[in-house]
Amino acid sequence: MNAPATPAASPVCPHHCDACGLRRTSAFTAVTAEELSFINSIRSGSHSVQAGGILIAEHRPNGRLYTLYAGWAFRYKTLSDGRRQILNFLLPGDLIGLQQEFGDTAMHGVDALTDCNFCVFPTDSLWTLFHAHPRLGYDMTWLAAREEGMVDDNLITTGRRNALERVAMLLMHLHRRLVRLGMVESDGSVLFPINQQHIADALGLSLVHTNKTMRRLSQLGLHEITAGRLKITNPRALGRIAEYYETVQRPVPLL
Amino acid sequence: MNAPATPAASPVCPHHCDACGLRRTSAFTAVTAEELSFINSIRSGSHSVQAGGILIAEHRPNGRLYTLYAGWAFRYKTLSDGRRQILNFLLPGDLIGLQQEFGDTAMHGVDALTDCNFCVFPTDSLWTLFHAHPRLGYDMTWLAAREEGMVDDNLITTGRRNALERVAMLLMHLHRRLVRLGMVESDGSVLFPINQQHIADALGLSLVHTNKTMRRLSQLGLHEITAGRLKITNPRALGRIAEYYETVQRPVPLL
DNA sequence: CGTAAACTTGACCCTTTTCAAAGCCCGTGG
DNA sequence: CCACGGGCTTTGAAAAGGGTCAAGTTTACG
Repeated sequence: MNAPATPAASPVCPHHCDACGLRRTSAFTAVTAEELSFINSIRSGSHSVQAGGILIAEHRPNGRLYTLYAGWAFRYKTLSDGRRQILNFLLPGDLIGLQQEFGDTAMHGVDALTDCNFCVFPTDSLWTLFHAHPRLGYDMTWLAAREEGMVDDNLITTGRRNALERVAMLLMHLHRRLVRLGMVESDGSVLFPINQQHIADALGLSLVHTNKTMRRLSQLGLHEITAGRLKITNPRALGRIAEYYETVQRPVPLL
Repeated sequence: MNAPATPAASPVCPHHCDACGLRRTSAFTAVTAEELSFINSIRSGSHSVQAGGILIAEHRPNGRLYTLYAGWAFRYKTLSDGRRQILNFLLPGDLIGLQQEFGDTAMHGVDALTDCNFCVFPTDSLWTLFHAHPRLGYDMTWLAAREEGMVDDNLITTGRRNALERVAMLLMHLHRRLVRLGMVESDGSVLFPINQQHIADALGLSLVHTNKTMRRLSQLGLHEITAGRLKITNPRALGRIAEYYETVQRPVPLL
């Protein structure tokens, strides 16, 4: 009973993309057999990182491209005195490393929150991809734009929402993403492997204030977090506080 | 004397991209003659917006793609009670509307700060572009990733920097971008058509506190803003406060 | 069963917000 | 030429939201 609610049946990406557990999900756009075999051909392997480990070190440019196959990770930047800002959380299917590839601006770290498995694509594969399969190239741009959209959302959250609204927003947002991936139990609860420090760092709050705010929210009966699982008890109220709007859940490209 | 320091000689984009004033700048990557004529062929025209006018209304999906040819604009989101967050400022050469094209997440508005002129590309032109010129498709992804990088930077600024650091960061960042575009006078001053409310909205601060902070900075002799022009009087000190790092100024793609 | 990590709580302080009101710069119109 | 009005900048004072410090308390786990 209580089967692990992961989109990917196995925690490690299979040898051939034909057997990709993620793609079976309805969350991702369909690809042709030819596209799939092309993707398989440029994939250079898979890579695992333990919970707490780092996939990409901050400030250290990294030429590879990854797709998160299983697990949770996050992207972040830090200031010299240790202040950390989490830019966004990464869930299965997310593409990682486009920024690095292009170097110019942001340089960020990526750490694993749980044991993670990544599909690895070598540096120059992107280039090949654009030439061989324009449609997939289009998808890459889509993914980049989509991730920017998430950061945009985060920015208005940290910039203009108060603590209560921020936490509400984060909970709603993560919950919705997990549901989209089917990573939800029948009771509506989802795995929630992040601690209050992560939440604080994602929302631009202090640890203490994050704690007090979450306490408030849970005592109002809006959510509960137990044993590493999050359950949103009153989505309407939480959504109202966060000013969170459901958006249509279109399938998303997967590399 | 005192010729307008714009990368584009004319404030309106010419009829044929051959004559594009932006491209003459060293700030942008070179394209082949064939690529240029292709870009010209998909461009559906140009569009002007007066200072203060809106190019894209928030929440209203818009299928077109624009390149800002001349002027300043900004991207923003608002909450229902009017709180506004500026996501980033747009300068000549910036591509606008990728997000909209893909719909999923962010929906933001774009307003003109000065009189602006945009090159317009119809909805489906992106698709054509990826097929006809994979290299340009690659460039689009680059641009998307680069813009995300800017939002990332903004996010750590609003999330983790204090008021003084935030303002310092914004000034350094905008100044650097303008220098890159050659939009700088010999005395090092740049056009600065934004008011303190814009700065407050970009940094997640209140108007009053923004004012007091900028006052402090200018009284320390780090910068001065007069007659709509910004001059950074002490870049070292300002950069140190902001923890701002110069990055290499690679040429950037231009659509 | 013991230790470390993560979560809670209370008290106090400080950065930032809010409110309120002047002052300034400029274009318009009498 | 000067009064008037509107947008933007400045200032002061008071209030508040959130940060920091310093313990506790629980939970996870070896």
